[in-house]
Amino acid sequence: MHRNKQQTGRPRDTRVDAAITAAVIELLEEVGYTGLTVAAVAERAGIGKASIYRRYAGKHEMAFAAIIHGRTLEVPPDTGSLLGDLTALARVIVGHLTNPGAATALMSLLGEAAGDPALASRFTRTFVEPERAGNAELLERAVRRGELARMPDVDLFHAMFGGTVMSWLFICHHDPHDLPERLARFACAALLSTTTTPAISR
Amino acid sequence: MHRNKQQTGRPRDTRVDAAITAAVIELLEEVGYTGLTVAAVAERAGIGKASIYRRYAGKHEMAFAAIIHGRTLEVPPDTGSLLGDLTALARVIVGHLTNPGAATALMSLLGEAAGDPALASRFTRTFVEPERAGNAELLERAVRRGELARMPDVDLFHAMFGGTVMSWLFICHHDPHDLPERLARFACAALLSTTTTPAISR
Amino acid sequence: MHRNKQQTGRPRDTRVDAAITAAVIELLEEVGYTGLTVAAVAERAGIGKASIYRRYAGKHEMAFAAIIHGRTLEVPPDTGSLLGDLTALARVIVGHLTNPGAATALMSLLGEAAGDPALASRFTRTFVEPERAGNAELLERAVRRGELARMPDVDLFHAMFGGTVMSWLFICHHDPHDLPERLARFACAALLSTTTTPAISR
Amino acid sequence: MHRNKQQTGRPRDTRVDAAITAAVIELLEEVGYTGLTVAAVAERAGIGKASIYRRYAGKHEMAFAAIIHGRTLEVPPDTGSLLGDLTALARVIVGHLTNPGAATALMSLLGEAAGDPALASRFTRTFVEPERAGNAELLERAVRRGELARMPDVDLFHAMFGGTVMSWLFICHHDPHDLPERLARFACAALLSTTTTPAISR
DNA sequence: CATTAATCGAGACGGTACGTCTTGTCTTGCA
DNA sequence: TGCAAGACAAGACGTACCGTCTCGATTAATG
Repeated sequence: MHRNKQQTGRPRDTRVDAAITAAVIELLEEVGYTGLTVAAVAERAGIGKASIYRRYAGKHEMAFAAIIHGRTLEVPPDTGSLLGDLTALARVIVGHLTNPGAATALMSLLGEAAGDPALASRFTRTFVEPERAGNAELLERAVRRGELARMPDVDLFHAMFGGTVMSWLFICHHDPHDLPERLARFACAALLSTTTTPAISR
Repeated sequence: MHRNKQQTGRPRDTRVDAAITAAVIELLEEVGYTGLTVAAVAERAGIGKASIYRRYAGKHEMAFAAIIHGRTLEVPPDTGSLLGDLTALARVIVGHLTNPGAATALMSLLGEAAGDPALASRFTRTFVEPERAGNAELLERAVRRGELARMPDVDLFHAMFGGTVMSWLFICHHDPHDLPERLARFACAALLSTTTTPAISR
Repeated sequence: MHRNKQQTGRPRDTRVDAAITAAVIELLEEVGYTGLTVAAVAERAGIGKASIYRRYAGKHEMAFAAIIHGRTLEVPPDTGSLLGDLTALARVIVGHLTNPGAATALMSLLGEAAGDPALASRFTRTFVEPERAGNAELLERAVRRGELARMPDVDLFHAMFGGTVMSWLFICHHDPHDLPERLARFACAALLSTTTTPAISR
Repeated sequence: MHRNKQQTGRPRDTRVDAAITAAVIELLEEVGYTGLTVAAVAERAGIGKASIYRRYAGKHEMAFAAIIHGRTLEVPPDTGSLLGDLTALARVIVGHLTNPGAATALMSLLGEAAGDPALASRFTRTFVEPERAGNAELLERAVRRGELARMPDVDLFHAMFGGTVMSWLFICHHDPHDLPERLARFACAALLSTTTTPAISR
């Protein structure tokens, strides 16, 4: 962010950082991203507004930092089959996106990012890239297992898998309870079908 | 919306509706959704703020109405093959979502809707449902053509197709130029593969 | 106002005039002059706003017309003495100004008139002049009676008598119950004292 | 007003108070009380609207504070005689009330106060009470001088003196040029006449 | 140990958008 | 034409929030 000029003077109080993050998460669940105010965060955290702006460039950064706090979408453990792995992955994503507060915040953040390239690129780097890497790892397992003849179009798979869950939940507002199975079966069919024959283009 | 109690008094001036929509669309391209101001819309449209708030409950509704104005994603004409139809559909969706202004507005609106069930349901009814119907029609063509043995999971296909484009553009920030072909090929493979064998469940 | 072009067409409905006046008086007592709105008057009177603006040039005129409706401060009957007449006059004025609604409206109207010469001159003509004439008549009675050697400074007396009541009630917020006697005694003393000796100037 | 809870935080900037007062006074003379706008005051003063609403409950309070700023009607110096003192006092009052802007503002404020007890009581405390005290002091000088046998009815005198000027100017719209002499002579006569004989009642 | 400099809570600051309200005019359809 | 209903343009109102800036008090590392 804008650290690294910290030679002398009173050091930052780490309890303040923790208090901010906690307050943001609480308030996001209570009032949503739009209803979130910096003043409210400061009050809930028992700190001053300046201590927030000393750490983050604005409301976006603050919310962003709090939302991604510890939310590394780790790859689910190997289930022995591609279909199983995909089902597990879908369950993880659904779990994350149905988490109240964080989910709506994420969507709002996405909206903000649509008009703020700097925020968008930070979002991509911290959130999207690791997820893509996780997806790639999962697909590589299937290749090693022999289920897939070769690596499929990872970018497309990645956009498709997460995008479908997002659309299902936030655009279509469908019930997510059997989505993981349906999505996994669909994606599995597509992957098997597109990788059995050698890639023609790309 | 909240009309149909309009027996008496001066009727709404349809030119006002048109002016609002036009002003919103213009301003969205100039300043984006976040920079959009109700006062600015009123000024640009040459109307009073009250005439906006008489029609819409707030900025969200106003932007929503303007964005979806005439944007009924009509089904692309029959190309003779499922792959062709899917490619055309993807092109239409990409075209809509890369339309400057409208896109960022849509994402922001989605963010708002995530915390506003009323807005969300209205969004679904006016935007999502017609799109789903269009997708269904396209798939029915393939069934009639004999390319698909039976109707696939329309809800899933619908969420997948649009969600993938959205994720590709606004989350992954990839270049959309060859997305239609890649997505269509992927989706086509999945559909063929999941419908050749009789449906096991569902 | 803007009457006298009433040759043809449907004649004005006199019940509308009555309804307006009644509604204004009611609302003045309920919400005061500042809280008075033309729309509220129209609704209460069961009429349309246009019917008000067809009669009065604005809120001021409407309130003004309603307030002065039948409030011609006629001179109290002869009590046989100047002191008695002055006490009676003071009682009448106090009675008018303590009338809830009308009083606060009058003050507000005065405030508006301070910045609106047209309103001010109309106010003077319809309200102030008749009152001055009444005061003069009362003083003439005292002259005829022989209590006063000659006519005192009527303009000053007029401004003083009404102004004192107004100030007492609306600036000092004193209890009006014994004001008539105190004011009458004071004024009587002044009048007797300034008229026994021949007028030096003026 | 509502201060004295100011232990911590950034203190109020007194230059802001001064800027508000100055801007209000300027604008009152330019556009009058009715034409006065909180936004215009803020802009003219080079401050934010919030800084006004942080200090005053609304337009009324703001105007009130600015109008009374430094307008303590100090007692005119001893002229050696009651008539002289009264003439001087009348001149001061006339001077204040003919001051453009402030005067019409005062009347408008009075109108508002007629329907707002809180504003009225504040008006009384800060504006009326000191004036009454000044009048009392002036009358005491006459008693000490021996011109008056005893203290007259101060409340009545106070209401009468100011009320007469107000009425003369804003209700009767008479020329104020010789008012001080006429009023002083009238009041002097009344005071002498009512205090030579011992008070009967009160 | 004293100095120093950045931290802390608190909250005022300039700016600006919001959504409501009111004013006075205009436009329907009915009588 | 008058009338009730209510839409219209204009713009002020008071609230809320943002991100910056003081204030006085605290707190570690440096000299």
